Amino acid sequence: MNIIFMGTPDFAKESLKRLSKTKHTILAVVTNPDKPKGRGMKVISSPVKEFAIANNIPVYQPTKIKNNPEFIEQMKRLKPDLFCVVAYGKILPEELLTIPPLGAINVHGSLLPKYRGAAPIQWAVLKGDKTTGITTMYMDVGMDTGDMILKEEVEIGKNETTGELWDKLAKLGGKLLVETVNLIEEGKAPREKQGDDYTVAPMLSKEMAQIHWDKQTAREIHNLVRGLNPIMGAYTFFHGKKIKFWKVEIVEAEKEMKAEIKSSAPNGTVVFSNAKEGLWIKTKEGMLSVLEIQGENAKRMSIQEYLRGNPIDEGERFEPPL
RNA sequence: CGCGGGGUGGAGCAGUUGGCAGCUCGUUGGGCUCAUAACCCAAAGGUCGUAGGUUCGAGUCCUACCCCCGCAA
Repeated sequence: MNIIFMGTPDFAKESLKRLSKTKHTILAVVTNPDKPKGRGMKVISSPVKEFAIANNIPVYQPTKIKNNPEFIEQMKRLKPDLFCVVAYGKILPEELLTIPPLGAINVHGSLLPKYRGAAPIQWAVLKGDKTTGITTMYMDVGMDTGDMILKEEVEIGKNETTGELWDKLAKLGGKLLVETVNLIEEGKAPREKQGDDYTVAPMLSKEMAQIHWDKQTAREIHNLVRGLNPIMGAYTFFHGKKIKFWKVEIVEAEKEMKAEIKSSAPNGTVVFSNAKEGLWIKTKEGMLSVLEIQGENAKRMSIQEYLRGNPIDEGERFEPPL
């Protein structure tokens, strides 16, 4: 089949890579425009574009796809049988969805109808879910509301981070996409409606990355930290400076005895701190041991390294949001 | 010209108004111990990013350059 692939980040690259190894032909790749980014505002191409160029696939990078007759015309001229869309970053208007006779399909990083939207993987970890998965679907004009084709479930490890799950799902997504495309070609693809029982996974805001010592439990903070790793990191304030936690661990109940908890101490108080055994912090419920930390304008480092140069005393306190 | 931080023994940091280069950890040797990543004693290890300037004297002040990092996307 002749396919046009649309996608942008490394998550999409896995699917493109997988698809490019099949008998199907990738007529072109559509990806977001190069943007100046990073330190010094260097112009960077998307991972999908890099892959396409390395494999001699024509690349299109429209700034907008809605009300863009020129782009629509280009797509029509390619005469695709099918669109494969994976984390493209733009919503396809109907005029585009109707171009390929077989329609447009999408790879989504959750078990729909759970977690429709931009950040399904992150939310699965943030919520502390034990499983999630990949769903392929026929696209319609809504946000991840199309009829489902294939699904596969994966487990989320207890300490798994979004980054780790991301990689896992990217690979699985590629596999399911190929299976889906093959089924469609054979005319055997199932089509199942999504129920009304859906949830949404909106884009992550900077605000939610802050730790609320006053009202979050050790488990909730642990989910927050791994859910935001490596995207933005959960942060808190210490002596007025922003500090990010990249890896934390819930202290087992038996070990809690070791640090005599003063019940009167407010949540966020350091109950235990030394460069060998780490940093323990009291939360609303349970204690948290910090394993990887990042100070302002510094790089990530282990708690041991950090404490050597930036001593923290027991009894000091991480500040809750104002 | 997006904003900001920084280059000091192997690691993480301090270094005050310019005046002998320090701390914690690690490393090496020795001791203690049933034992240990614990404890005690000792030692090694630095052209303070590079080049130039000011000065009796520069890690510290000035200039240029190199490199690294954080935010933001």
